[in-house]
Amino acid sequence: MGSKERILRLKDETRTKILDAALNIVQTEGWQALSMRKIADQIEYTAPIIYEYFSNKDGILLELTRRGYLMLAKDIREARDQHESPEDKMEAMWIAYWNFAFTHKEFYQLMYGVDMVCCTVKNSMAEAENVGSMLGDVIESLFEKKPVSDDDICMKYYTYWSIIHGLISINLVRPNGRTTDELNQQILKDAIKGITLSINS
Amino acid sequence: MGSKERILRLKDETRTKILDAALNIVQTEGWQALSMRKIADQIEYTAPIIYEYFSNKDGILLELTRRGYLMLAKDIREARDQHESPEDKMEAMWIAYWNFAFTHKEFYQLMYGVDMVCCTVKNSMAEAENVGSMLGDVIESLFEKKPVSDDDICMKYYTYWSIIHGLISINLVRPNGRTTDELNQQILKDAIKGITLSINS
DNA sequence: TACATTTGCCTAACGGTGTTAGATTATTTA
DNA sequence: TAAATAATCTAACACCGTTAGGCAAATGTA
Repeated sequence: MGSKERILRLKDETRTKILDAALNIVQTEGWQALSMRKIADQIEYTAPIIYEYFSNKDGILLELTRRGYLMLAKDIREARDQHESPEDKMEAMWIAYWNFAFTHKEFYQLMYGVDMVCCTVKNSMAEAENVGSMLGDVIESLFEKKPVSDDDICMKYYTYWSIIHGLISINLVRPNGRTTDELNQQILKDAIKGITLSINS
Repeated sequence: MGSKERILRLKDETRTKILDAALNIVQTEGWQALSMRKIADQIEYTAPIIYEYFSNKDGILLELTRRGYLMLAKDIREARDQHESPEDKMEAMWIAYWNFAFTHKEFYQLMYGVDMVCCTVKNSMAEAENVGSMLGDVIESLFEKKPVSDDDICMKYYTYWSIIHGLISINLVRPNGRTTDELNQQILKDAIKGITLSINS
């Protein structure tokens, strides 16, 4: 009875097709245009079929969020592993974060609620903790004094995160601002260096 | 023919009632729950009536955005005028900005696209420029070297804005994070002081 | 092979949304 | 009082997320 597996594989394929279709619609028409019927059209089914693969629309968004965090974690991990000193790691990781936000704009919007409909319970997700712990680890290694308290790490983490998330949000929501890419990069790097320097001052 | 004016006044009143109703719904049920029919219910009319006061739903959001910027500008102006030195002004203004975001959470969400449906063309609005120019002026006065280039101001402006907007966004989207108010304030003030110090370093 | 059961997929519908057209009622003007 | 204008409503359109029920094909069983 190998047909069982083949059928399961087919089911998994259409599940993936649903996610791909959703992503495709979002990338071409934006989050507002995403509808169950459009997804169904694209995979050549009718809308109710989707509910056999996801409990509802939020289920689809949740899965896409999960995948987004996995991609982001991969990018940040690779950036980390290409440098030696904590300072270089830190800068590379945040730049990877920054790049992710713009090369996967839709994911970032979904993951961080920038100009997006809230898909409710997206806080306290395991995949998000992963990114956080990696960044937290390197932040800890930036401190010269030991031991480093959780509050110290948390504070610096939020400081980094805030300025970068802020910059990204501003640029995502207002792409017509008069900030060039060069200027943004300059602000970003200066801010990172500044925070990094401030850690042991 | 004083009735003309009375009628105009009545029209203006219902226009305000529409905005108040919209705000009331948003404050109690969130942006997702805002609908034309609910607004109409609250002002004891039917939905099509609203289209004689606003071209569409986005028109309502746009007007609320405008009013939000006016309120924010007022808060920031008052904070500025209660201090003497540029450093104190800067901190007070950004703290006013911060406070506005949380005491008028719905406005901030609308104005800065945090966890919100996009109401499209909300960039390049006159009222937004107002806030920007005020902050820019004080930033310019922080520089010891003269003259200060527009790029210098723009960069520092974005640096300030980013970290604060980022912090706010994080806290708005993830209110269940383990950051206390004290910690947020600490991060905020430290970041402001840091950026301010970095201007003449 | 014949029947019963499960599966896959669809149509139709419910209640909601923003928005528009047309009819109806009330008010003002001549 | 009659005509004209303004104010407001009802009904409808096309969309949305979601659910219920039915049809037809595939599968399991005798």
